[in-house]
Amino acid sequence: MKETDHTIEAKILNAAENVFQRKGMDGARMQEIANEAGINKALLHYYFRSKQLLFEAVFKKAFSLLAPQLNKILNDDSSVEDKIKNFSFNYISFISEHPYLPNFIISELNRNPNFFLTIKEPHGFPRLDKFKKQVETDVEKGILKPIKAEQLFMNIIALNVFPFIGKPLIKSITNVDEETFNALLEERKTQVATFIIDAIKTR
Amino acid sequence: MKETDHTIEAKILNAAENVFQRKGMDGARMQEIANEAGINKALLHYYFRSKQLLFEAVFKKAFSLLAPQLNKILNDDSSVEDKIKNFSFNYISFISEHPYLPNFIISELNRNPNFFLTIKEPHGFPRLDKFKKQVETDVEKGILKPIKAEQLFMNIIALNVFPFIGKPLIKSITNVDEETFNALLEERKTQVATFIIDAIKTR
DNA sequence: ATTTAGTTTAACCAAATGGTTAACAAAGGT
DNA sequence: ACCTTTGTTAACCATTTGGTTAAACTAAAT
Repeated sequence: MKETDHTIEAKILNAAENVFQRKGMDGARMQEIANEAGINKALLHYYFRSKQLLFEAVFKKAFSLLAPQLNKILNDDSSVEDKIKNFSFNYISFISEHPYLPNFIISELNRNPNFFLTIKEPHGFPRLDKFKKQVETDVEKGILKPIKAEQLFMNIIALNVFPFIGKPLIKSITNVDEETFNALLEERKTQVATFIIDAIKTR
Repeated sequence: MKETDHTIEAKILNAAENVFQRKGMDGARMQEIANEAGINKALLHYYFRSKQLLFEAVFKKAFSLLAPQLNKILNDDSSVEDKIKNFSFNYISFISEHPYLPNFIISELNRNPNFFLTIKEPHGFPRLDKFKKQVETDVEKGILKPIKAEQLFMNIIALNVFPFIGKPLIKSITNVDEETFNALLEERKTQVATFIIDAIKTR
């Protein structure tokens, strides 16, 4: 993991990232973040006024890592089939490097759904429009079986994201160890796309 | 919602359920639970010794609602195809009545993966064995395309559970309102099964 | 009627927590 | 050199929080 910067602000942000993503907003302690950053607790408040603001900074940074991944599938120029293949492969690789990310985003979003409105404005927030038209066209052409873009999108995200979020549950039920589970994830990099395409393509 | 019982203990458990499932272990406050149960805070500790124990009671109760749903798909005698159809339909109906349940279980499991070991012992904890053999047999027979039972299981759970957990995210990106989102969920009761079956069945 | 056991409450407590303050150090401009 | 701004810290503070206590109430048993 290459630390982006060694300014104090970056050290704080990194430490906060770790703590918040492991413990969530409510479980995180400012003191723990300070310790992990190797600084005084008052300095946290000097750089980021409050826990809430520090949390928002972390959340926005996290989401700004995820957003481009989503945009890739939505606003690309490639075919639906290629999008599914690329997204599944890249996403699973990407998240394997940031395993806390999906659970963090989704948990905190459930804790406070309204908070999302704050973020929707600035950078390239993912929008479905283009993907939607593409799917509708392909369905009309008879390339794809009839399916709403929203449903297909939900399915793609679900199949790729859920294994990371549901990992403890799945590991328990399927009774596999860490190593085997990771092997399953590796396998999914290609299998998920095949699964989806088999489900939607006419022949 | 028919309250199961009006004994104090049940009132506490109900209140704790609401608060814990809304705010999580860390975000929940004993005082809030007491208020919601309409009793004194000390009484919480009289019935359940600590916050931790009260939480565990709530978690176990919640999981004991989910477990039979999972067992249905795992230990049933019906065909793989029927299992997928029944599970998808029933699960989405069931969760629509308990919308906080999946997020609660999964979030808390991620917060403390070890905790699950406590629960694994007692009642019918879901096991994959039977379903696994069934899938392997069907693959050998050529009824199903080659797929590991673990992967298929993950896919089924992902497609059914994720929309509830990822609701805030999905609603934002697809830009649909509450009503439309619920309509999509309703549609999924049958569409998810079709999607899966199209993906795995040979023809 | 009195004891006894279980139930319920108000008041209390120690620890933890987010946040502040005031003093001090470093750096930069003049 | 001197002063102003910015960065950093230890000590402190008010509030919140999970948990306790001791007393009061209730109802059944003796």
